[in-house]
Amino acid sequence: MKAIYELIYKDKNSNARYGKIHTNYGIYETPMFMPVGTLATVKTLTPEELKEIGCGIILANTYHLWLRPGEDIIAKAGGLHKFMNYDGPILTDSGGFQVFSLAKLKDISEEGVKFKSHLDGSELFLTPELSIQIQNKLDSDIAMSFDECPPYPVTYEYMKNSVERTLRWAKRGKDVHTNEKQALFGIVQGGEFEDLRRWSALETVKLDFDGYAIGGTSVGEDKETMYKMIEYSTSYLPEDKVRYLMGVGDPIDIIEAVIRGVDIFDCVLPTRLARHGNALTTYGKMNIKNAQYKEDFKPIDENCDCYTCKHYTRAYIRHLITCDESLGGRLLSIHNIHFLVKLTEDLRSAIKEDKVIEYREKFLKNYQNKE
RNA sequence: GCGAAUAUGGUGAAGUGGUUAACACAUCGGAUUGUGGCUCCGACAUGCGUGGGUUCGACUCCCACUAUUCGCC
Repeated sequence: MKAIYELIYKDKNSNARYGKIHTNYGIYETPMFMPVGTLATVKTLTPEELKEIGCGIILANTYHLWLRPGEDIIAKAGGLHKFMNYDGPILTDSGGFQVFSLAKLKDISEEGVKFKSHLDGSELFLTPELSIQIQNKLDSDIAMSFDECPPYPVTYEYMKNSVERTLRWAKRGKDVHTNEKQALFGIVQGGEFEDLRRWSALETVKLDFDGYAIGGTSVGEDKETMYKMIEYSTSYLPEDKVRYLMGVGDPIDIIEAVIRGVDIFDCVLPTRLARHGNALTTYGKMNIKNAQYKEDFKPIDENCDCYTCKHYTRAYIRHLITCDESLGGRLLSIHNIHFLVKLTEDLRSAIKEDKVIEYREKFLKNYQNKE
């Protein structure tokens, strides 16, 4: 079964939507946050822990798994789900972002992207077709089109060419996509340019994908610009398809995007922050390494009922992080992912009561009023 | 008791007769948004064991003292 979106309710005071996404592994409510598990693991956490936190879809990455261990090994293992023992839905990113963000770019051509592996420097060539074929082998539930994610800022001319090429790549990918059980999403680009966003959205929709993603945000632009990019994109996307904002996970950004009609998110932020000793809390971001928590025996967030907050103190987690003990990052990852999962849960409730705008005000008031 | 060596920030240590005394770790802050990275960026000795002396000027040279370490009675 492909991932099918079901719009259930629209907030009366904004563009926020409550819906459900039907997948091979069950039905999940949106808005939803998807944690990132690039290398077929949400860093430090087991599938059981993810389930307990309340996660639905998780991400894995085509570029990384292509290089290691290789898609054939994963296919031999019986697909990504079996390989990593996750019996929930998995979305694979196309590798487009990695090619532009971490590999040493050599050449972007119509055919694809030539670049150097970040592992050993060897020269590789990734094309829209290859990305889709790898994702087919990985057997994820949702595959992403191979796109270009340009930096910010680039000229209008550059962006126009890039968006047009990304559209041609999307079509090529779709043409070789044969996995009937795997959904395929298209990606809207266009930077901060309204007409390019519109064009990108409308043209991508014409290709008829199972869902639509908004890419190219959070690449260095300011918040207002980013929110506009989101608005420009969602306003031209069909209501009966899911909208996925790629790579965004700051709590405030999630709320602002939901208000602009976005349904699902993914982000490394909760797990990366965790490994660096930061916690997301209802009263803002907390750097647990700060000396003020040395003798603080309260939970990370007193309003939180996650496993970490139920059993551990700030002082203990600070000690673990300070000593570079991996349990510290694990406990904070559990908390941070739970925080975003709970945030989307609260947003769903608010939407159903037409109270998303009020929810935002209330959230901001607490979040910016650090303890 | 005698002889020798060494004394630089929380730690380990560079260093020069003359503007701001390296660097590392620790500490204290900050960053982090489709995850190579246990990552990145800042701050951090008004003083170089103590007291004298030489010199225009000493942390760097000289003397005494103190401490530590090693060796010998």
